[in-house]
Amino acid sequence: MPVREEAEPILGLLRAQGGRVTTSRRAILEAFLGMGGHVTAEALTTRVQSAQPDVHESTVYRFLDDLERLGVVDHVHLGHGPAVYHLSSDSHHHLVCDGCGAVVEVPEATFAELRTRLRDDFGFALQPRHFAVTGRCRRCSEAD
Amino acid sequence: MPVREEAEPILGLLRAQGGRVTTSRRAILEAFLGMGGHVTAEALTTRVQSAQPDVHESTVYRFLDDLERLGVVDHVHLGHGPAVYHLSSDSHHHLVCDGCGAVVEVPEATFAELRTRLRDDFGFALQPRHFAVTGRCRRCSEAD
DNA sequence: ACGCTATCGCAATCAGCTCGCTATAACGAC
DNA sequence: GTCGTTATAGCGAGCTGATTGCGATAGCGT
Repeated sequence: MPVREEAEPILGLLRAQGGRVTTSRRAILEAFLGMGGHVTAEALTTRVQSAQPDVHESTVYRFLDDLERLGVVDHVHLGHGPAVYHLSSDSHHHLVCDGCGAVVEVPEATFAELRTRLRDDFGFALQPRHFAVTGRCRRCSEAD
Repeated sequence: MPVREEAEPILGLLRAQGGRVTTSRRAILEAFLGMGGHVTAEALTTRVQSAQPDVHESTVYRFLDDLERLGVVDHVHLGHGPAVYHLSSDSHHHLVCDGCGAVVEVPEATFAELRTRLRDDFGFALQPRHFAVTGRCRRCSEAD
């Protein structure tokens, strides 16, 4: 199981910062790695609880927060509704359809021209990672 | 007072759709027009209540919703925290600094190249009006 | 094996918003 | 005018998503 291999260096990093590796944290991290991609805190909690029933939601939020501070994960707001978490090594931008909620992942390079323009014209350093960019997907814009 | 003049055609539009012009609605609309720019529902409620103390928050939300359906206002999420409402005739995009929360308004044309690229490459019709685009303002990116 | 303290589970609380209910009041018809 | 219909108001409860304060527990360095 490659999940286990991914988990250990992260737990090592945590320990190196003076953090403690608990059974709850191990369970949360392994569940997270096992789910892959974009995960809500609620979905992760449910999954963890199927193995460890009394790991509490707040523990999941707090640990995800810690992982974010360690630079291991990022969370993104895809519009209304809960934030999703993903490995920060898997970096990309998100387009979200506000018709159907579909998520399109696009490479950072797509935003290069806009980034230059915003920097030059407004002194603004574009960083659309924490909030998705919204619009309409192909299907929904055809339906309009 | 130019506010009154702006309010009447909107109330006329409302009436034309079978809506009723009540004293609460009049008060909300006039307060909104009197505040100008980006207004949160909470700030608007407080302002309305200084004149009409028992206009309820939920009435403000419902009426803002109606005005949005009539095409008079739009609401935008500038990041975390409450949404802000503005006249839809005053259309522009929003850049928000996630360091200090500063809001920069930019003309739609700024996004023209990105819009074309997203349409051509991903079939995605960019519409970054309902959620702001995030990044770091000049001051915060210099501080980094 | 001990002790310091980070972390846990838990419930309460938060913000921002939405909804269901009943009394009221707008507006069209007469 | 005034009357009847029905849209709307005020009120409180309820919703989702997330955060916090607390004492009890359990990691882990010594």
